[in-house]
Amino acid sequence: MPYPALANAELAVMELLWDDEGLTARAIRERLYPNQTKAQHGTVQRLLQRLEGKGLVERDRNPPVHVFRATCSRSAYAGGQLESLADKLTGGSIAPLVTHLMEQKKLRPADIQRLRDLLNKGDAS
Amino acid sequence: MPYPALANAELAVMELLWDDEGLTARAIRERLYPNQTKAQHGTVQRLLQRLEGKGLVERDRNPPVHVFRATCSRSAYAGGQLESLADKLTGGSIAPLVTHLMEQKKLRPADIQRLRDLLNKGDAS
DNA sequence: GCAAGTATACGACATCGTGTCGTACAGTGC
DNA sequence: GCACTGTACGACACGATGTCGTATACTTGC
Repeated sequence: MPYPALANAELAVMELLWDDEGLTARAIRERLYPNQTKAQHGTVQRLLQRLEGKGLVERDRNPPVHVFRATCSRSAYAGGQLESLADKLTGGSIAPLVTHLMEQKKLRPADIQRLRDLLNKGDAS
Repeated sequence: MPYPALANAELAVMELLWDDEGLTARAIRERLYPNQTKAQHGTVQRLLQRLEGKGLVERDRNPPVHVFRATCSRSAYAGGQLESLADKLTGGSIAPLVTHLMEQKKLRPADIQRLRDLLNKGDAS
């Protein structure tokens, strides 16, 4: 399995690391808990530790204050989650997942256009 | 939010109900636990009860032995899950989810073809 | 070198969802 | 009425998660 599913707090940390490459735990805490209650430093450390254990975050231990980075891009993670979903529900096929949204007109026109471009580009290659 | 995420055992029940419309608890137990230990009847009842609470299963209480049916098709559920995923990770857009798989050549050719047909059909409408 | 401050590591806890079982109650057929 | 089957649901163990507190390590300024 590619990447494990993430819960809310963990995802919030990943969002920060996807937007800003290389953050310290302090920087993450300040963004995540603007009203810093002092104790939450441990919370952030814990979250980072667990994310590291899941292989989604790596840290540079050389500087005295560790610097954290995501090991995969947001799109890589998102694609992995889509893959997991397809494996669980539709035998690994993507099309059935999109079909229903298409029929319900829940796909944005811009999204449809982007998908079409994507497929055509893949065809050419 | 459309449909809540389902865990393994719950999903296994839904799979049965998606394949066979209208099953009794007994029929589900026999398929789910072939080596019936007698106690597992309660387990299946519990699962069905919780699925009913989540709105994914409804039961006909008229016959003495209740008959259970899924309230949504597999593709409707799958589409809803895809939507949730997109909302959580990519601001509701589907294309970024597919992009990475496309670049990694993880999309099956048959899948690509089906997606293309789907998009063209949507275009015509 | 030492004190103070900051970081890190991690144990501990409450909470929640899940899977499981057992027991109590209701309905049916003989 | 009794036996049997089905239903309702309380209860438990387990794992993941979010949170905090504490102990230890490290850097900095003196």
